[in-house]
Amino acid sequence: MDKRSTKKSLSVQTLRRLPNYLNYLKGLDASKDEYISASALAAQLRLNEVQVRKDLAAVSPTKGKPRAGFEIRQLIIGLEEHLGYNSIDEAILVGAGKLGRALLSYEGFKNAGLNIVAAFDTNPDLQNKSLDGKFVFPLDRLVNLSQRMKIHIGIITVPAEAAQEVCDLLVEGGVLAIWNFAPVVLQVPEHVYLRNENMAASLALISQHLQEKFTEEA
Amino acid sequence: MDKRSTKKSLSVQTLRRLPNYLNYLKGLDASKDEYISASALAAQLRLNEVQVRKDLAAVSPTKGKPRAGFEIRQLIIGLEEHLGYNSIDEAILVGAGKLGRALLSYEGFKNAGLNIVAAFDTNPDLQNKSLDGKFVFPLDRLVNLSQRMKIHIGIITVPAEAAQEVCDLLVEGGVLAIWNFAPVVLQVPEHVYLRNENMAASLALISQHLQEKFTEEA
DNA sequence: GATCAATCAGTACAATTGTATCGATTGGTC
DNA sequence: GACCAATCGATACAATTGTACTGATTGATC
Repeated sequence: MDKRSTKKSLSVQTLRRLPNYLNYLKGLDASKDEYISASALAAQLRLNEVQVRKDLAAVSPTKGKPRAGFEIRQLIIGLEEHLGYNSIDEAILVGAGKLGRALLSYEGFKNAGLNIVAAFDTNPDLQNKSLDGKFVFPLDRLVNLSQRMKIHIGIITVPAEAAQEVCDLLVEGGVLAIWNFAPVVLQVPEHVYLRNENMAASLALISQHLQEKFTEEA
Repeated sequence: MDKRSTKKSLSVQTLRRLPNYLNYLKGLDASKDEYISASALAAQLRLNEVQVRKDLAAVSPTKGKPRAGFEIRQLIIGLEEHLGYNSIDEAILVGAGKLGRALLSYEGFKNAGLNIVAAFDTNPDLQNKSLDGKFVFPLDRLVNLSQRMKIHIGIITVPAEAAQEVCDLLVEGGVLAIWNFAPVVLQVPEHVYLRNENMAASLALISQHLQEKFTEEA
């Protein structure tokens, strides 16, 4: 099979692990080791060894060498390819509040193929100047600019009340995916991919874990 | 083997969905309807109907009435209980940068049972004054304060380079769970629960979806 | 170059999760 | 009061995911 354009659709769970592999591998001293074993990776990331090996086998363009492991550089290439980090996606962000600004300057995105090209906000004090390196436009420019720049991703970091309205604007602006940080359920057309970043869900997992721990001890 | 196989432990996936139910239900006009059907909820949240019914059956203190649905108020009570929103957990946050500040003022936490009682930062300009309602201490006070206040949760919002160091301090301070927003793999002792908030993972899912869409059309 | 240890690769299996289907229950309507 | 439609509850089934095991391959060591 063609290895470059094969979009072997990986499972969602696998895909969630890939950024961690990539992250860790990039953090290694490149001059130190040329190979890394699935076992070592699993130990470092606290994952099941076989699982890691399967994941690596799925994304690595080259096979792993017994006794040595996988070639780190090839792994990185494979990971980035499967993660779509090569084809940079351009995004616009709506809501230059604290969370919005945090995302605008979030380190992780630089390497992840996401390029936030502009921000939007209703607050006149923030408009028409740069914030964290991104220019902030008034909201009424959104649809026009988005269409002209052929933006694919819209990021929503506005308060819950305004989220649906912003969402509609983004859809009108022609985005294909919406990354929603507001704690509301948004309604989008069928063809638009909606991804909710739900802090509360993570918090729930932590919370349950602590509760279980306490009831356990009691 | 499985040490936390307790009574009513819901699956991780279920637990992830619960905040969404709660969120939606709270957003409803309480005076409008007293009951809601699993079908209606499923349609609104774009989930499978049976799945929603199962989830609701698991968390609702009362049974659902055929033809009517589940009693909304009871559902909310049940959800909050399972999510641990009643037993408020106290947390400290390290790293009062943009992301840290975003979390300090995040609306959602108020209702989610998480109380961030203090923040820490190495930057002297931020220290010893309030930021978004939370007092910012120098980092060297962390261990002492954490121990004395018996804090359970530590939130890390520092740059990647400093994350492990902060993590160690939190562990020394006796926290039981760490919520890590830095894009690195942290090493923690066995008894500490580590939860990584991985923005890049979500991004990967969006990215893949877009890529699939494009290759599909081509 | 023979042996050994570490690692990869493939298969089989178990657990979890999501989906479909069927009967049971209830409130509204005539 | 009998019927109908909507919904719940339970069971069974399919798909996915995680784990265990066995054999094959390779590099290092002597």
